[in-house]
Amino acid sequence: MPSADRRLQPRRKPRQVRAELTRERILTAAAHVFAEHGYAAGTTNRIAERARISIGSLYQYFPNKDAVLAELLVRHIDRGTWTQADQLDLSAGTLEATVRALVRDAIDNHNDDPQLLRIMIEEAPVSQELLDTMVRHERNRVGQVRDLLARHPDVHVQDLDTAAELIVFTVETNTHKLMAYPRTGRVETFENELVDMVTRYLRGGR
Amino acid sequence: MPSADRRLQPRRKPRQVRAELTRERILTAAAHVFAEHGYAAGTTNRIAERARISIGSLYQYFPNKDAVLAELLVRHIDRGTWTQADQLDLSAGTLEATVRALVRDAIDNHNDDPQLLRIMIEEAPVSQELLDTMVRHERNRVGQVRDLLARHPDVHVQDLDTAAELIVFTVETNTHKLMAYPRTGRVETFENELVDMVTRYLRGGR
DNA sequence: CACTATTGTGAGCAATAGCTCAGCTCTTTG
DNA sequence: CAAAGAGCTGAGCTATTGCTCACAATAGTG
Repeated sequence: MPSADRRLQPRRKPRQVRAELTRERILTAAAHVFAEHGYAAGTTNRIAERARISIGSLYQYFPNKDAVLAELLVRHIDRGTWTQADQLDLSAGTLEATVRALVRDAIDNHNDDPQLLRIMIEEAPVSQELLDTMVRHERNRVGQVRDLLARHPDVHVQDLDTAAELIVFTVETNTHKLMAYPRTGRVETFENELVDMVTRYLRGGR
Repeated sequence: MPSADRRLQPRRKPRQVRAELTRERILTAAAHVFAEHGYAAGTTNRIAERARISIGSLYQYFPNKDAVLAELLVRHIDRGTWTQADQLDLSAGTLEATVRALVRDAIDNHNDDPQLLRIMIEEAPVSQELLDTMVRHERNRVGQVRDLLARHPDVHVQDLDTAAELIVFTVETNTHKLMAYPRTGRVETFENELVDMVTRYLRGGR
């Protein structure tokens, strides 16, 4: 088994359209295979088979198996455009709506392929390099949320930085669970309670 | 690679003390090896080597590699005795203390070996059988918490069942993150905010 | 002490998966 | 159109790992 901290860059950059297409075929196939079989059982040969390309082609664009999943993860992260903070209503009395927007955003990010996301989050071997990328990204989000909270008049917490961290992680994780493991109850109920929890927490007071 | 849903029971029950001791040696060694190398790289041969027994002995008590980690996980679950609900103060105005007790409980359960727990939670291949055990256990906890909330006079939420689920998962997950990935800030700060979030949520009102 | 049952041993088998490379096909270019 | 480079192929090499089994050692028993 290969060590996880090897280079994740492809060995050759595609120069023809044909090549770019092959790369996409590989990634699409990989997404399906990983989602269906899991990471360990999602072999490179299976991916190549599904993409209808030879195994050799796969290794022309990805130095190893980890790199394929890493690319998928990075793409997912980059896709999470995140609702612009500017668009949010920050006037007093709208805290709940703001929080709900955040939650909805998280849900949207999980809507594409919950199974694949589950694999990526729970089974992927995370290299140091990839971990750094993810940490950096999370820091960004936390920073955005912190600024958001700082500007909102209704927010009253002890430690703003910690609160931002707590909220981002809690919303993200609960949403993930909600989407990857469909519950018996109604989804809305869960969403409502989650929104309530965050809102009441931020509103503080007593 | 073996399928995860094979029998998890040992093939032979130990009848002599010597055998029971060997079994323990294996589990202790496995805990160290998994914590240090992760699940995939924690090979059975490495475990046997560390336990100073032969690989054959390992397979006399565990039908396959998964079973070893499964046993460790079950033991961890069973160890989480959970503060008796009776001992908690349920009089009005003590909600925060009650919540803090729950959080402290979660922290205690992660104190033994955060690294091993991280492996078990994030890397272990979970068989259907094991999953059932875990689900059953979580249902118990959720039930306990729901009863607790139902009895406390200060609790005001829309849906009690969902609230219990949400809280158990949120506290568990945040604690896990806190312990497995040591933060830069002070731990107490995070604990305080987490307690605040849950408390304010439950207290409701507006 | 002899006999049986239990426990322990470790070389090596079987299976699998990641990955290579020599040579082919297709595209571009002058 | 021909040469050169880019892209593609897939049989099979290499390495690893979970696991078996024939045998040895130890403990229990009358």
